[in-house]
Parts: sequence; structure tokens; C-alpha cells
Amino acid sequence: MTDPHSPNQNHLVAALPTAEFERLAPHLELVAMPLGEVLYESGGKLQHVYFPTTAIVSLQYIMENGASAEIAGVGNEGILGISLFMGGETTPSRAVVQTAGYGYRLKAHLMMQEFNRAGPMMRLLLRYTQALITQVSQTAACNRHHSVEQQLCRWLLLTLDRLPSNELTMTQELIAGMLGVRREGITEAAGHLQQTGCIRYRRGHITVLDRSGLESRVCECYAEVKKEFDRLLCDVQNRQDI
Amino acid sequence: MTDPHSPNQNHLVAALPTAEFERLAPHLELVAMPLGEVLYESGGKLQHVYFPTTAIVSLQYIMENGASAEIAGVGNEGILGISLFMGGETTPSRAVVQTAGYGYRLKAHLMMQEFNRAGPMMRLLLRYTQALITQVSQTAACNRHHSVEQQLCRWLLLTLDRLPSNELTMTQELIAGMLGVRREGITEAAGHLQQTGCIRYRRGHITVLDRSGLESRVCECYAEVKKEFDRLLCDVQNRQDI
DNA sequence: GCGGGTCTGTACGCTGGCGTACATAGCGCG
DNA sequence: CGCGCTATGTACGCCAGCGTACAGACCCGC
Repeated sequence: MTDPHSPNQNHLVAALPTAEFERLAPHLELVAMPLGEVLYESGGKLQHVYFPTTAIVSLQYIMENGASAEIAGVGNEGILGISLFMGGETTPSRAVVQTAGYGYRLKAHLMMQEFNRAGPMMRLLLRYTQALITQVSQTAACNRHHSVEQQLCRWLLLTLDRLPSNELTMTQELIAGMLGVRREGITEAAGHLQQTGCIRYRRGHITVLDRSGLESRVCECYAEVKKEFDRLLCDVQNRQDI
Repeated sequence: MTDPHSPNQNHLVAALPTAEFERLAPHLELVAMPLGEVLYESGGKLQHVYFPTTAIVSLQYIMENGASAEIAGVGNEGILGISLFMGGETTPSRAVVQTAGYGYRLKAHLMMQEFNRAGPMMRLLLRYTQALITQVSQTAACNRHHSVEQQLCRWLLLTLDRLPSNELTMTQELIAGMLGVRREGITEAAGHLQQTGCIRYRRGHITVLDRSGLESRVCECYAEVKKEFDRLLCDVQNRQDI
């Protein structure tokens, strides 16, 4: 049904009614999203919105002292650049490609045109934004109360949900940057998860061996976020004529 | 211009063009919001949205183990119940009155009617939502990286901005609950702020004596949030015919 | 196949915030 | 005016996570 490079790989695009899809499709431009690419810098103006298909992008805040913190991740379930249609024009966060892959982009003014029709596209985007708010909120609570190991599990599971395979290309250093903790903290937590057989890793590659093991160690935050995404975006599989 | 119990005390209401305001005004119902009242329980359906005038409401997540964490505060600059028009119907967070006062409420279906006109009201609400996302995001980063004292300063300043006076009615226990830290941690931080002459307190009352002192101790998060609110809602003073 | 850069493992002391426990003090209500 | 509740002060041990430092291991490219 969906070939590897169809916009329909993205759940939001796939959920559009046929009319909306056909209106937009000609303007969706396939782009490669290499690891580390910065799609939006904090405070920058948005030229495009992005619908990732295989890539995963991390939204993060950079503090004055250089420390960072991921506030949410966006994969093929979502869209990047919500502040465009929310009315902000700029984002206060930074968007960095966390897993290399592809996505489709759409020029900002075309996005706005479609949004301003106040039709299905608008409703879908607002629902997604609501889900994103949940993710950010849960991150805030999780940062306050849960251990590094629990947060690592959460992060791995959320990333896994957006990937086709069970292997992620990712150094401990990068993960530490996203979670806003020390690299050594990730080494320790990951070592522990490896001992218990949940994961295996080698230099920049992590393979998840026992997903249920991770699920038994993760804090409630993972399930809460997932539940809310499913609830808000369940009707996303509606369109069959793809 | 604005009498003590006018809906225009709320900045969002005050920013509405005359036509919108007159359409809504007859349906705005003044309600008292006593300390501790729960406006929305996590997962509950929304019957009303609220525009606080003098009250301040805290949005918080309650974890499974009973620990809590505030994700944002809402005062006379905002509205409660955004998930209604964002498409969620229910909120995953809980809304508790943090400072007693008043507000106006509007029935959910009337709010939706107005929102669905896709006019100024919708644009205003989306802008506000964008500002709220910033606040939540900054809270997430702040929870990760900053000390209890810094967070206390942030919280005091944000609360102060929403109050007419420089005295807040608030126990250390309650503040601790909002920030998701131990009560003793607040005692210590508040004691320190008192020693340096920034604040004075007695059993349930905190008076801010030296605002600039707080500002010199607070982390960047306060200024970031404030800046973004000002940027997004600056046009809120437009309507002069009040 | 070998070198160099990067990634990962380990160690050590430090400190902020936690859990627990209990003492004191202010305020409201009878 | 005094009782009792609730808010606040203080103390002690504990530990997760930090900052720093360095050693070893892996991989890629030449």
C-alpha cells in the first residue's frame, strides 16, 4: 500500500481526506534528513513545515550554560513547525534530526493557506498539537521525579515506536544530550539494561532485544503519552484509498 | 476603565474585537474560585472554559505514587480548558485553584461555536496556546537543570505578575506541592530569600519586598517565558472601547 | 593492517535534594 | 484566653547524579 517514499508514511498526511491530500500532494517535497541537521534554530523564522516519514527529530531547549533538554520527539506520527499555524511564526525550541531518514516538507505559506480553510487539516493539526502538549507536560513531570534509567527506557521505547526495526543508530553521548544528563549516567544505565538482557549495544548502535523488559522498567510516563497519542490520533487510519 | 468584576480584567477577553465581545458577554458567568478548588480532574470531560480575572490556577500532573508537578500556571492572562478546542475534549492534567479569586466561565458548546467561526477568537486562543506550550517546555527544562531556590524565584515572580499586590497567600507546603519538591526544601530556600531581604513571610503569607533581588537570583526560565508571552500576546491591549 | 579519533568503561569525591523524625510557634476558634 | 491544629524550623543519614579524570576498546580510513 505505502511505498517506502510515499508521503503517506506520515500518519498525519495519511489521515487527510482525499480532497485535502490531492490539494497538497503536488507541493510535498521529499527531503533527506541527515543525522544532526538542525531544521529550526531557536527563535528562527519558519520557512517550511516537515512531515517526517523515516526520520526522527528531537525538539530541545538549550540553556544559557549550554546544557540541553529534549522536550519532545517527532517522528512519522507528527509534524514539525506547529508554531507556524499556532500564530507564533518562530519557535523557541530547536529541532535537530536525531535519527537520519526522510521526510516531506511543505512551504510555510501553502501550509497556512490550507490551515486557514479551517477544515479537516486544521482539526487534525490541532489534535496533534494537543498530543504534543501532553508529551511535553509528561516530560516535565518525568524530569522532576524519575530516575535516569527510567527515562532512558522511556526514550528508547518512544524512539522504537517510530522505527521500522529494533536497532537504533545512536551514541550514548547523543542520548545523554537529549535527556540532559551526563554521558556517564547513560553508560551506567545502559550497562545495566544490557546485563539484564533488555538491550545490546556496540559503538553507536543499540539493539532492543526484550521490549517487554524495557516496559517493565519504564515509568508510567511512557504509557501515558502513548495512550494520549492513540486516543487523539486513532482516527488517523481512516483513509483507505491510498 | 475596568471595574473589579468586569470580564475585561482577563486579557484574552479584553483583546477581543467588539463584535466578538458582545456576542460572548451575555454568556460569561462570574464565578468565585476558592483556594484548592479543582476545576478539572485529570481525564475529566470539560463542561466549561474559564477566564480567570483575579484567581490563579495551577495545571499539574499527579504521578502514580502521588507525587505532583506543576506544568504551568494560568491567571488573568489566559484561559483554562484549551483541550476543548484543541480537539481533545478531556485534559490529561489537573487544574487546581492556587490563589483564590474570581473568574468568568463559558459553557463548552458556546466556546466551540465561537471557535468554529475561525475568526479573531480562534486566532487569539491559538496564540495563547502557543505561549502555554512555551511555558510547559521551559518548565521541563527548568526541572532538569535548575536548583530549588531558582525555581522558587521563578514561581514567585510568575505568580506576582498575575497579582495586583505584592503579597501572596500561600503556605510552603502548597508551593512544594506545585514545584514537586519537599516542603523542607522550600523552607530552606525561602529562609535564605528572607535573610537576604527579598521576601518576608509569616504563616501562610509571603510578601515580596525586593523584586529585583528575586530577579537576580532566578534562572533564565522566567525571562524566557515572559518574553514569549509578551511577544505572542502583545496585541492584547488593542481594544480601547471598553 | 595499522594509526588516530571517537566512543565507552570505570573510578572518586562532592553536593543537592530526599525520607524521616521531631520540636517549636503562630493563628483561629471555641 | 487558652487549646489545638497546622505551619514552620531543624537535624541526620542517605543516595542519585554531577564534575572530573583517565584508560581501554572499537571502528574507519588510509
